[in-house]
Amino acid sequence: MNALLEPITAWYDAHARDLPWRRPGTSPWSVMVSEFMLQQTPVNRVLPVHEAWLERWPSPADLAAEPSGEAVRAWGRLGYPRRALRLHASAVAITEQFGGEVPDTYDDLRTLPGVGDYTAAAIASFAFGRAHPVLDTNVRRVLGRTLGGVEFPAPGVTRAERDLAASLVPEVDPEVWAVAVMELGALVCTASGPRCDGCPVFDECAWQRLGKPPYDGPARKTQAYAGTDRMCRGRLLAVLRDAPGSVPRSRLDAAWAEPVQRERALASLLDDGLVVQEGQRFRLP
DNA sequence: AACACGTGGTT
DNA sequence: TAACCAAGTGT
Repeated sequence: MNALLEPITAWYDAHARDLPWRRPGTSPWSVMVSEFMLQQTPVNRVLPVHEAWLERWPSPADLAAEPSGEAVRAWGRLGYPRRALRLHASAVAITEQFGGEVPDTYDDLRTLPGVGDYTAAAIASFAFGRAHPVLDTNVRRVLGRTLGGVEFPAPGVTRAERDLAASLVPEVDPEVWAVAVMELGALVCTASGPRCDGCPVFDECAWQRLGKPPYDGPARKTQAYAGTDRMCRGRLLAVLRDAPGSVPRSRLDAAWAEPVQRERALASLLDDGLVVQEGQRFRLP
């Protein structure tokens, strides 16, 4: 029995954001595209790209018919462009192996590139109403606080945490619970500055009852960016995204001064399939 | 299990 | 300003 279910779903009914991929009649493909884009990228930056993407490629087959480089270009500055490559590869797999329809089971979804545990559960739940624990960073934080009494969950999902999340999934309208608890984490039970005043489960929250003790687990590592290979890759790829065709090596040289790191980054981009070399020129795949 | 992987807004 | 944070996945 889940004491959080009623208050959180009631709160969701009153406060949910109107997002395109949540509207009635939205296609599973629209949900899938949103889930790929939302992997580590905030909603506000996803919104315009998602809209343009669905307009250009209304179905998986539409995307699959184009070179993967077009997906990388359309991905723009959402970050982690390998996701664009994987979304394109998933569209190809859906077209070739699933008759052009986004698979409607967790196990089939899980076979697609770029679809991990969270994304498979999310698509199965949001697009098809299936019952799965949808355990993203928001849900982990909400459950960690309300039921665990800690400000932040430990790095890495434990078996116990997964079992707990599974035990909370209701038989009726499981997808509403999934989206509601996620939304609460996104809007109220936020990582910093949680709005506990407006929380529908204030009285059920263990962390609140304990006086909101600060996180005391293992250090959560922060990611450096300036000067890293990731930044270098981003600069190189931006040159190719903004060029209509291929570019000479000199254009890449101009984008990053340090030659050893530049060559290492370019090699990794080639290795990832994000960049293709033809002769002495470079382009998107 | 730890690490690599983009980008930009907020504090 | 540097750090933190954002609906993770693959190796």
